[in-house]
Amino acid sequence: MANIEDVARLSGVSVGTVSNVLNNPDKVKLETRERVLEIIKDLNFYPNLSAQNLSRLKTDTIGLIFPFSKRKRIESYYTGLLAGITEVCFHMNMKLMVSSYPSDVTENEIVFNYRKIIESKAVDGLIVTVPKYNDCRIRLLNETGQKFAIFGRTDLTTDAPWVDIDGNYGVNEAVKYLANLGHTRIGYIGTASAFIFSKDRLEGYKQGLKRAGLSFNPELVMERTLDREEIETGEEYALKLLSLDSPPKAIIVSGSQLTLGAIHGINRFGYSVGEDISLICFDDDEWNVRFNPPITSIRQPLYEVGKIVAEVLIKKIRGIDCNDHTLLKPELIIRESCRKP
Amino acid sequence: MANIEDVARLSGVSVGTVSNVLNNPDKVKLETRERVLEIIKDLNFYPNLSAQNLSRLKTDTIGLIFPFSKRKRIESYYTGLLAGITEVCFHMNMKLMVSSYPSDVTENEIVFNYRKIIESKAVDGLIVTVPKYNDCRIRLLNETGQKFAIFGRTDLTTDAPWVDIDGNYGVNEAVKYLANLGHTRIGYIGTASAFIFSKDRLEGYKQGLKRAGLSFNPELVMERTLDREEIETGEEYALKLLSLDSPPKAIIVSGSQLTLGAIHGINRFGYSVGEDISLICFDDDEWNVRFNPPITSIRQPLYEVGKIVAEVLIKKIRGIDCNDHTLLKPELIIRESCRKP
DNA sequence: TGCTATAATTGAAGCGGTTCAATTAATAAG
DNA sequence: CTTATTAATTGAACCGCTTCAATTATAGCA
Repeated sequence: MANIEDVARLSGVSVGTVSNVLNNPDKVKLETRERVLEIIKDLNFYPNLSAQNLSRLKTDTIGLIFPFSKRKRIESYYTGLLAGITEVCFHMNMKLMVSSYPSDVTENEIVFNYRKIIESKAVDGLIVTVPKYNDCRIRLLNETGQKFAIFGRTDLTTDAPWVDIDGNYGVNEAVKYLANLGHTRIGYIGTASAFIFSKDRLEGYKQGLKRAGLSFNPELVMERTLDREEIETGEEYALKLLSLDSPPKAIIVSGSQLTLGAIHGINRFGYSVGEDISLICFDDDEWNVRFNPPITSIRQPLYEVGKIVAEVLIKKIRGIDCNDHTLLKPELIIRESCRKP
Repeated sequence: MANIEDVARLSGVSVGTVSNVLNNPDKVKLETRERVLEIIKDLNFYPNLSAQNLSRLKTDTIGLIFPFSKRKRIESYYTGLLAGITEVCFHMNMKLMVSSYPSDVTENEIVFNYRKIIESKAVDGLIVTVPKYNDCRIRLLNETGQKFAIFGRTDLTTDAPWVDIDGNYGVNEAVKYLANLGHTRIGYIGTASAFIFSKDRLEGYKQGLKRAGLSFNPELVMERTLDREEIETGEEYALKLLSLDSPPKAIIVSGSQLTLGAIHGINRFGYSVGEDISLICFDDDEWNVRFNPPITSIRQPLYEVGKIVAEVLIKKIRGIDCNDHTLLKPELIIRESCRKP
């Protein structure tokens, strides 16, 4: 409860000097500095953050905002992301403000939320995750001049740094692996096309086929829509794929919830994963390993993304030059959900 | 970038009036209020948070602090907790500051970290998770008078509200279930005894045995120590239990990482879960369902804990009376990892 | 010893709000 | 048309720090 004035009084100097002891130690004589530091220690004095923020016109805080999940837990990819972000914050002496909003809000409400945070100067910068096309958050951030960094890439022009996972490469690898096993009809269940990364992954699917000398067949591709549950969508799509005249013998599914649904669908169809149908999941949750059979999956380095995106944002805020764009490669982890057709 | 002075000037009133428009609208004439609100809207004015915090001497922020995980993702129980906390923060108009620190720090460093947050008035209150005996964080919080709420119970006297999960009840249920199946020798692999909740769960184990008319056998009980990896500990302990002269036919394991280890151990011993050995996991991660066989487990309502602990803390901060202590019942979810002995 | 150059310290003006006593405007009562 | 009463508004102090021009102390040099 001590403030800078108490420290000043007790050590017989002015508040300016106390402030200098803390922020420009070389500007104050060794002797006084030591005296002041002693008092500071005695009083357990730490500068009041609100006051510091106000006078410095910054908060040393970055923000992460995500929608509520209906599943009563934050989406699994945030666990890795958050671990990376908080770790960097610790080391770079930054604070992290986390906030969420209902997942069914309109764009206007999102913008309102963000604007409040921006205009009230609650944070020095924001991390934007998983941009959509013409993303309203990025438009707003651009317009207001707020500093930010993106996990993902955007179609909008911006000088904000980004970090992304090379989905194209990931799916490409998956297709290559399946093709090498001898698969010629490979289905693809993709994430919602509203997200930029969806196209990237789909592109990887197409390229993978091409490279493997296989033809692209639109009826083998399904894309999730945002208005429906992932699990039931996955189930329905898997069922649809298997009901085709010449059904795929392998399916790549983008996202672990969709995959769960797809597995249900496959089972309901009377097939079993790893036996009748080869399955690859884009995303490597803990359950992928535990499943029977363990699911071959594409692991995204989310912890690394978290670290880099936080670092790059903080450097941006501090005016430190750094690599603005990072594309990380996901890794195909081969388990037992695929076999020769 | 507009400040309250801009608003005042443009609407031809004093800053005091603008402030009242925002905070005591009934104190200003309808006509002026509307005029001012219009300007506020035009300028996209939101009061500067740092200034507001300073003059109000509060931050409308609560803090959650946790150790880094070595697993490159935050511990799974935080995903539920965080979902609940952020949701309540949203609805109660509070901010959440999340921070973490290396998991291998000393008590002194933890105290230093907390003290800085407390004394710098970075937050109005803190959430403390999973207290140990004579927990240094709680001692500090008590001593400084900082408001806080606990996920878990403590041995220290404090008037801080807490929310906890009734571990005693949970393990009790598990033992009852196993005893009903006909088990008489039930092993128990527990969490580190440094944590308060460990004793609670162990107590449940003992009570469960007693109620089922079974005798307590110390050689069937193992407790994790904090200096070792959970997975390898679980493996070793399971192996030890199975190597006893008269080994248990059922094991209850506290925590999902320990359980994973135990499963390895069981397999290495040549046994298989659900066949030769019945297994119950205290904690219901997603993988518990996907495992083969799906693991019977004790589900903790973490999302609810998060909601309540946040709510109770915020109410405490705001001086609103509420129920200070909440004990939630976990739920035994019966799957396929147990059978008759 | 006096003068200059440099080092150390001070004091006051911000930062952008809130709050409240003091003032002014509006309304009611006589 | 006063005067008393209440409503509306103002202006300045305050929150606790940073910053920087102005001042004072110290050291270096002739």
